[in-house]
Amino acid sequence: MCYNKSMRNNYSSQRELIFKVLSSTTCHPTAEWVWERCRESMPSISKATVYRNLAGLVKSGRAIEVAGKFGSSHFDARVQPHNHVVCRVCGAVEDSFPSKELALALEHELESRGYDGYGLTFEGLCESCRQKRISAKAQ
Amino acid sequence: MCYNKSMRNNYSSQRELIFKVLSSTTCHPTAEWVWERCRESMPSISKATVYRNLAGLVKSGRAIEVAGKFGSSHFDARVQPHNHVVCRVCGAVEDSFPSKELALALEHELESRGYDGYGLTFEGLCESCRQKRISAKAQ
DNA sequence: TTTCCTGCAAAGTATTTGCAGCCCA
DNA sequence: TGGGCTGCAAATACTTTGCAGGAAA
Repeated sequence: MCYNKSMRNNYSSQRELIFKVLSSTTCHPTAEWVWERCRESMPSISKATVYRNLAGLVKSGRAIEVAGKFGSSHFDARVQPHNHVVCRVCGAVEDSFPSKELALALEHELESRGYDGYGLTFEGLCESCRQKRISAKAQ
Repeated sequence: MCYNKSMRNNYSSQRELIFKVLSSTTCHPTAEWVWERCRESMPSISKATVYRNLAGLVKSGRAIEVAGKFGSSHFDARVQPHNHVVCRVCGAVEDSFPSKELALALEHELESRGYDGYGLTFEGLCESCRQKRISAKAQ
């Protein structure tokens, strides 16, 4: 999946950059973070443009919005169903890939109830905080 | 479960009211909604107090915060694990009780990964919008 | 040229915080 | 009385919107 000139006629270099930034990270960034990254290569880009385009990407199904409990929205260019862990220590959002059993159960639930989709967010420790805790315990 | 004078020494009538309002509804209200309801019987109560106490209830495990995709947070005084549906039409939040299969799969996932909890929110139609759609189709 | 897009700044929501005073233990 | 809690208002954080101009087809 890519986002470039050839794809559609409402092209803008800003949108291409925003999508590139979003799809080249796995860190589920906030709009603010995407903006900062975009500014590195395009200093004049405005926050409004980032918000507008992220909303557009979500609307058109090219990105998803991850519901976190930390005020601002997080985005993700991987639209395939997968789950998330929100770290209870640092607030980072990471992927969590469900067991076969869980994936199946979720799929059944969608089908049998006629839901359109779901967001499943676990609460726990992210990799980095888990590591820190392990080292702390070792001392 | 109740919330009253005898429970702790930092009692306030505002907090008691807020908890009463929250626990006597199943509609997963926003802070704003709770405030409106509280004002009916205590017109002088301030929004800040409602926000402060809802945050406190969540912190102490007496309520949960439901992540919705509609800007403001929704609260729920039922802390037992259960899931939610956010209506894609009107934004209302409703309960969704999981199938046995799903409940089991979720429990396994928590246990095997060492997570603390989860929030599972489906996207679909709430009861009222589902009904409306059915009547619309019938015509 | 037409249409959609952008940057900027202002406006809009949702929520938090500082402060002086009040209430309960 | 003292600590915690309140109302108020200001401050913050996040996001959206109006507008005039700019870039793509």
